[in-house]
Parts: sequence; structure tokens; C-alpha cells
Amino acid sequence: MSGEDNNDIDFGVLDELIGYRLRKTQLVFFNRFGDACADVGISPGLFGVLVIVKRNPGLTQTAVAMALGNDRSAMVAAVDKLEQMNLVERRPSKSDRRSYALYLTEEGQTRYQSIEERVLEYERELQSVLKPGEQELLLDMLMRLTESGIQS
Amino acid sequence: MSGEDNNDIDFGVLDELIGYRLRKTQLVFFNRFGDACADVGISPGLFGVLVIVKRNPGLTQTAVAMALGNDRSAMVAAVDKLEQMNLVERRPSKSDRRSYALYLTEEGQTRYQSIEERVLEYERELQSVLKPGEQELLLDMLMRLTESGIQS
DNA sequence: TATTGTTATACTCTATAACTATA
DNA sequence: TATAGTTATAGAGTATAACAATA
Repeated sequence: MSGEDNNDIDFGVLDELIGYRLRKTQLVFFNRFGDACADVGISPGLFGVLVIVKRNPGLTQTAVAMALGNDRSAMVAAVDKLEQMNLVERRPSKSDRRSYALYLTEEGQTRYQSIEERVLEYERELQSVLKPGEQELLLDMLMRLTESGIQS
Repeated sequence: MSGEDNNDIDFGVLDELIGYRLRKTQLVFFNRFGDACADVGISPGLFGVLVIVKRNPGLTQTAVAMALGNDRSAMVAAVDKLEQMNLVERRPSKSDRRSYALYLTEEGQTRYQSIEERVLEYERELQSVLKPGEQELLLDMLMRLTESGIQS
């Protein structure tokens, strides 16, 4: 997908921009995620919802959206899809009739394992270019860069 | 823009996934880029074209697209916009009447400087959470992760 | 035949605003 | 009044397929 004979191209300041490199690298991870999970219909965004619901059963849609940092309107289609795949179910909240509590279905619990395995497998594959300790350092740097830019 | 009181949320495997962290961090950089350059109408993608054309004057649209790793069909709207802003111009290629050679206009040359300054300024701001030497290390790791995943 | 720029198209991701039913 | 889920909508970003002009 990337360039071919870019050896003779001068990338100027792009070579020093973390923002530019992040975009390219994120695209590689995104594409690999697709290769790994396309047949099960799980995108990176849907996987995020899946993880949050699995680890925090009973959350409302809005709470999941806040956890993932996106708008609650985006949750509707996401949960719709996961419900159609019979991975997640909406249960009416007992305390608040406006909201749902989200849970993995029984099928969701078992299928989650194989999905997570796939994700971890392609991550390990890509991370194989990192030396010991570099993964933790990379995650730490990315976390710091994210926290500093909460603003807005 | 991100979550608020996510202290009590269990992110499970997401905390170890470089792909997930990349996406979040890239979004922060993307948003900051917008804050820094919205008034001049330059997006991260347009800035990439600008840099390549400045450092490699005379390239065709397809060559710029390959350098940046995206499809040549996307270049049409990009160059259209940059041409309307009077930053870039299409000159007919002497050797090949199918293609254009891309150059910064005179106005593009001068305005490029202030745009690059803005970009470098917000990058420095975000990078202030990195310790000495970490920027180079981060860029190196990102580069390695990208090169390993060229495939597809 | 292959390639350049182009158009049409479509799909994903994301955000905003407004609606409804509840609180 | 404020909030949860929803809908409609719109804007990027990106990719594919096909076409005309040219190689």
C-alpha cells in the first residue's frame, strides 16, 4: 500500500514530525487489524467497545462512549452491529428507564477470546521489530503525548 | 475531547495495544494541527503535499501520491485546493503531455515558511512531555513499525 | 497495452444538532 | 432543566473502477 521507490524523495520536515509518522504507523496497524478480523466483521472501533463491555459489564452506552473518547451518537450503530452479531446485548436498566446496560452475550464471551487472540497475534507480529522494553516505553510515550493534549 | 472520569474503567487489553494507543495519540495530534492551521485552511494531508512539492519541485501528481502513500485520485482535490489558495501551481510537463509538474507558487514559497513554523510550534508543544532523546527514539520505533507492515 | 489525470462513487469514521422519553 | 438513546446529516479521509488523452 505504501510507496515503492521513495528513496530519492526528500520528505523534509515530515521526517521529524511525530504527527506524520503516527498517521502512517496507525494506518499500518489499522490495515493489519482488518486483515486479521475482517472475516468476523470486527473493526478496531467495534473491538474497543467489545473490550470495554467485557471488562465493565453493565455500563450504559454513554459511559462506553466516554470511556473510548467518542460521541455517544456513534454508539448506536456500533451496538446495533454487535447486537446483530449476537456478541452484545442491551438490557433495560432497572434504575433508569432511559438507558440500557450493556453485556456480552454468552456467545460473545466465548467468541471474544478468539478475537482477542487474533488481535494480540497481529500486534505481536508487528511489535517483533521492537527490542525488549521498547513496547512499554512506546506505550508510555504515547500515553504522555495523549494526556498532554486533552485540551479543547 | 477525551474521557473525563475514566479512572474506574477497566481498559483490559487496550492498555497493551499499540494500535489503540496510536489511534488515540494520532487524534490528539490531528486536532492540534487543526487548531494551529484551521484559519489558513491547511489540513495534515494538504500539508504533506505542500512539503513534498516544496522539497521536490516538478514531481507529477502520481509521484506525490506515491511518496505520501495514497491513491493518485485523491491528489486531484488536494492540488485543486492548493491551487485555489495560490500555494501550488500545475505546469504542463514538457516531456509528457498527460501529466503536470507541480511547483510552489511564489506566494506558496513565502507562506510555506509560516505554515511550517506553526506546525513545528505545536509539535514542540506536544513533544514537551518527551525527555531528551525520546523524540528520535519514538520516530525510530514508528518507522520500524511502519516498514515491517508494508505488506498487502 | 500501459499510464496520467480525472470523475463518479462509496464506505468508514466522526461530530453536531435536534428529537423523544424519561429523570 | 438536564440526560440517554436516537436520528438525520454532514464533513473529512480514503479507496475502487472506469474513462479520455497520451505514451
